[in-house]
This record gives sequence, structure tokens and C-alpha cells, in this order.
Amino acid sequence: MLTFTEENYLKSIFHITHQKPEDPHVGTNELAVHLGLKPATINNMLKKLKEKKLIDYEKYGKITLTETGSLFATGIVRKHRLWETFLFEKLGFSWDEVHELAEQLEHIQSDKLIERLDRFLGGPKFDPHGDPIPNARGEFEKTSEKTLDEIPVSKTCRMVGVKDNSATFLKYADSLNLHLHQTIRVHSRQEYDALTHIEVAGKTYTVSQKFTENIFVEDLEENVG
Amino acid sequence: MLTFTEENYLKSIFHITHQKPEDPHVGTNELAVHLGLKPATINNMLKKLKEKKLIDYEKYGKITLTETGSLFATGIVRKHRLWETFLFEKLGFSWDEVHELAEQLEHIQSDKLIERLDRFLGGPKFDPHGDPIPNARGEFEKTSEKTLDEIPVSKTCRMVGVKDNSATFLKYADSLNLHLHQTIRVHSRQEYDALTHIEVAGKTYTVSQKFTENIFVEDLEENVG
DNA sequence: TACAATTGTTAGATTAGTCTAACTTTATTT
DNA sequence: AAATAAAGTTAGACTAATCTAACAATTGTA
Repeated sequence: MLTFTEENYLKSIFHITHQKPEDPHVGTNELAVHLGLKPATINNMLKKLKEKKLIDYEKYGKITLTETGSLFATGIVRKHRLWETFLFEKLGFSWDEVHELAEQLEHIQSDKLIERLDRFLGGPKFDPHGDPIPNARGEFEKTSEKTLDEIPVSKTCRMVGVKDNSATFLKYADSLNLHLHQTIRVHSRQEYDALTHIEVAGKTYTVSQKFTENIFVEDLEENVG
Repeated sequence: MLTFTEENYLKSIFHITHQKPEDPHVGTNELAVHLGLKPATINNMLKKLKEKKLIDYEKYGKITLTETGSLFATGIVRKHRLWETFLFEKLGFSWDEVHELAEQLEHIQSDKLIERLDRFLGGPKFDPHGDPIPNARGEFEKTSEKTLDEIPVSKTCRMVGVKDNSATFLKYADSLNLHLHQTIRVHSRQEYDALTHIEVAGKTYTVSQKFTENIFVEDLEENVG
């Protein structure tokens, strides 16, 4: 049984690893920033996690989850995303509210509870942000890594997720009618700064590259022809 | 904002106070037993709770909740019982399983969540054990204090709650078809040890006084005549 | 390659919540 | 009322998780 704190460390290592699949290196400072703690604190805990065989780690080396650690991490992510789905689907929370609450709920200890919740929700595969929900074995589907800024002008795509999970970003997206499964047409794009004109639900908006690179999309062409 | 631990202390003081309305005295040892801690530990925390104006307490004196402390306590009880109701009604847990899970869920911090949960459940007034659910102001209905051992022979009553919330007791009750709102007829009672023959859903059982005094009931006669 | 910048580590202090062991006060019993 | 039992308190130690400040190793660059 892990402590609340240990769970958060494993989850952060998992997220950092998966946010940049090209570089599986996780460093002390990086983890400190992610967890909002000081590097010295991290160092301290890394020893404990290594002791418990949850991570592989050598002094001045990189941090990686062991198989056990990884299983715990996906377990927490599974719980987090199922609770988000519950809050969104059943209690009517908006997608910018669910993350913070799920941060608390993900630490509830009960396999039975989480399996019942999963069933109650109809075995969802994705959470309200389009992130995949791991199954009880820790497996999850790979999602599109294509972002809206990569879609060529005059093509249409479908929104399938978001890279940024902050409430600010999510509320902004909401205000542009952008939600999961929404169809987006790229009208034009400035060569200089990639400022993009998009059409969403009959309305057009101008959005920055900072914004477009945080929207995950799927091509829609094949479904049209 | 209270810590997990502080919440548990307040909740225990609340429960001890309400379990014996004739004697509102709560002592250090008593609280220690209730929380599964040592008296010395309790003493330590009492100082902190007093400091925070959550309890009234003088050295060697009795412990009582302040108005603020009481409001926090009923808030926790409200959350506990709403979560129990959710687990029972929506996720299909049995009434002997819900308490332990609610012990964790009751500490989730979000007024909005609990109000949404309340609405989702249809504003229940009682939890799966028949205990009243306080409203957002901390008010709750008073329930019957009459127990099955007080029902005269050949009278019929309706089960409205349980005094003992242990899984062992609840499973035993379940095995006798005893659940909330069930009608119970008292067939006979031994004068010596109050061993009682009851009829439940067409079947008869012999139960001890230890058992009958843990079943809260309401008279049914007035509804019959 | 050597220096500077970045990154990581160590030592020691702090806080919350717990414990044990010894002691004090209050309550009960003869 | 005195002796005993029960209840409550204090002092001091421990663990988990954090911090700051000082130091060490690695990396990147001139």
C-alpha cells in the first residue's frame, strides 16, 4: 500500500515520461517542478521509492519506473480518468473542473470501487479531455499526436483531445465551441506566426499557434470521400 | 481547511456525543478508544483543536464541540452518508461494504461536489443504514430510538435503522432478510434472556437480545387499524 | 579542454501526528 | 477519609515529508 505522496510521485514520473516519448529521461529538477516541490525533497523520496522497487535510479542517473511502479502509476491514472468521467457525465461538471477533483478522488483505495465505477460508466475508453483510460491491466489506447497547427489550410479535422489540461485553456476552448468530437475547418494560416482562422459549428475564430498546438485532432478527409 | 486527521477527531467527538444523548461528556480515553489511538496522542491534538476554536476543553474537563466544530462535524457526516448512499444505490454495494469506503470518500474537499452528489441522488434523507443525512446547514431529522427488543410480543413493527454498523452485524441481518423498511412481527420472547422469535418475510428466526437491541424500529399498529 | 551553468546531492532543521513511560488528578470503593 | 482504580497529562522520542543552504557532479560552451 502506497502513501498519498508516493502515489503522486509515481504519477508525475509516469506523466513526464509519456509527455515526451522521444526522451524517456526524467530528472530530479524536472520532477520537482512537476510536483511543486524542491529538488532536495525529491531526492529524499527517490531513495524510498527505489528501496520499495518502484523506480530504477542511480545517483546522478535518470529515473524510470519499474514494472511494478508503472502498474501502480497506470492504476492511479485509471482512477483519475474514471472519476473525471463520472464527474463530467453523471454530475454535470465542466471539463475544466474535473481535474482538480479527480486529484483527490484518485487516491481512494479500493479496486472493487473502481471496477464498479467503470461498469457504472459503461466502460469508457476516454476521459472528458480525450485522454485514454487504462484498463485494469494498465493497458491503454494510443491517441492521435497530430495537433491542429499541423492541419493544412482548407482541410477539415475532428478534435479528439487536448494537450493542455489547465482550466484557463479549457475554458477558452469551451468559449470557442471546441469540445471533443467537434469538427474544425482550417480556413487560413499566417505564414509569419501561424495565426489560424478556423471554422467551428458555423462560426469562425482566429486563434494563435500556442492555442492550436494544444488541440489534438484526427484527419477527417477519408470519412468524407 | 482541516486536515484529514482533524476531521476524524471532530467526527468521533460528534458520534460519541450523539451515541449517548443522556451524557454529553466526552473523555480523552473514550475518544482514544473510538479513534484507535493512545490517550497521550489525543491530548496533544485536543490542544490544537482548542487553539483552532473547534472544541471547548479545559484540562481534566470534558470535551465539547464549538458551534464551528459541530458544523464541520455534521459536514463530514453529511458527506459520509451521501457517499454511502451513492455506493449503495448507484454502484450496487451491500450495506456492510459502504461504511469503509465512505471513510475515505468523506474527506474529499468540495462543497460543489457534495451538493451535486446530493442532487444526483435525489436529495436522500437517510443513508443505507437508516441514519439521517444532515442538510448543508448541518440539520438532520431525529430518528426512532425504539429497538426491536422493546416491541411487545405479537406486535408488528417496521425496521428503520441499525445501531451497530459493523460488517458482521449487517451481514447477519442481511441473512435474516432484515433490511430497511422490512416488516417484523414479534412472535414470542423468553423472559429469562429475551431470546426472541420473529417473523420476517414469511420466515421465522430466533434472535438474541444483543441482536434485537441493535435494530431500530417503528411501531406499525397505527397504520394497520 | 576548461570554465560556467545546470543539475543533482547532502546535512540539518521543521512540522504533524504518533508512540511509550512516568506522573498527576479525579473518581470510586471500602 | 484513605486507599485504590481510572482517567488524564507531560516529556521526550520517532517517522514521513518537507524545507534551506551548502556542496558536488555533469553538461554545454567558449
